[in-house]
Amino acid sequence: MIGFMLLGTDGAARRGRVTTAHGTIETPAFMPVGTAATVKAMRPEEVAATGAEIILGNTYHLMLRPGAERIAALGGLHHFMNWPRAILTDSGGYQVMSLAELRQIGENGVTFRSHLDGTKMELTPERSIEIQCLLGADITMAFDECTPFPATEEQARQSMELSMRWAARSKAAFKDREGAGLFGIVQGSIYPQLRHRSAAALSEICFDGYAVGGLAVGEGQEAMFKVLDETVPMLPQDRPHYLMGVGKPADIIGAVSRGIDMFDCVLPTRSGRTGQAFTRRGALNLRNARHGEDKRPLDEDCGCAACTRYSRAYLHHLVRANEILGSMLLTEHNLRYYADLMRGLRGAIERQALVDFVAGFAQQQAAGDIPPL
RNA sequence: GGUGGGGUUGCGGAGCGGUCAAACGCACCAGACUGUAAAUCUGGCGACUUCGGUCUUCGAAGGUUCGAAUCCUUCCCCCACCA
Repeated sequence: MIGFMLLGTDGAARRGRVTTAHGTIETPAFMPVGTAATVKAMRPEEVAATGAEIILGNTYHLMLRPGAERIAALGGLHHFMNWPRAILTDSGGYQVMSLAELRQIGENGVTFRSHLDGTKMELTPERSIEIQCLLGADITMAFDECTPFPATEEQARQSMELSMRWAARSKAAFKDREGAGLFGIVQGSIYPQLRHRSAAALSEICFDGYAVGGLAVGEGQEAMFKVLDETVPMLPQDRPHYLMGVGKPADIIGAVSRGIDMFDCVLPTRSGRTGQAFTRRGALNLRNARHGEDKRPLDEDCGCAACTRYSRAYLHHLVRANEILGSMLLTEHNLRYYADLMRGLRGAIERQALVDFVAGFAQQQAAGDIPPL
């Protein structure tokens, strides 16, 4: 069981606090993704310094390497990777979609051919929950199928119903521990009635939190927001709402406005490694030639190391030269930017000023980058 | 001085009579990235273009041929080895 306290609301948006065995998480919160027991290019203490209070780990990846039992024998994932704060583990449900060519779905579960060496392994709801328990997750995710997009209503229905049967099995397999919780995942693609039925099915089972899955898979922001409009009101309001895999800053803001409390996304970390930086004035590709002689900081209003100690020209050079430090600094900046964004959203909700915050954000982003002198 | 090898689109480097504006890699110019098979992937990369094409390129100048980056001649450079 994990705790969730609703501290305030502003329209549909919520200001809350999740409590786990590894600390509290102020919501709305962004969770950096650390798939393979590391937030790529970052040391755990640096991740914490950006403001992150919880990160993700991944069942599928860690089961293949180094193995869940090994991590358990080494003291659990927190100890193994030296991250003392909270950890949420994804169940492998996303890999059911992303590794579609390497897996076969059956009623009992999913058989994967390892992307590392081809070894066959089966992931069932029971095994996924067991692995997440071995890892020591503070928040365990039900095993589901992230429904691909596009899907016909019939495909989406079958996929969602399978995920709901798996959700019940996940719940049955989960051994409740103090400070640890299990979240269910709503599916149903872009079909409101399927989302309604999925939300109702999960509420019936009763989880510690409710995730919305199967979004940001190609449907577009407008469709995603419509799904949230249909779905979030159907979720138990006294439990955290988690939008899985989202997203860009504007996606997050729109989702917070619709009652989402938690987010995760690879964008800040992956983009950091591929030269893209998120700033208060929109996204910048540091690879671009125009930054080559720009002495200014990446984002004047950011307090991260990349922005306070280095120029755009230097970051540009690091990215061009494929230097590891470039990945490190841009990842750190992006995570800091996301953490700051969430802090801003929390403050705005507390002040009942979310509408102004959203307008201000849109205005700043629209203004674009200040051209070099 | 002798013998052999070579000069190809920014660089490296294929091509060795037509299907060559010329493979491929790098560099360069952009774009994408949403519960991470990602320090990845796409596209562009001679000049113009009414996007159908048109024009100028493969060290230089001549020549052979219907046709030359590809064959011949001379010249200019470079490399290796031998003196």
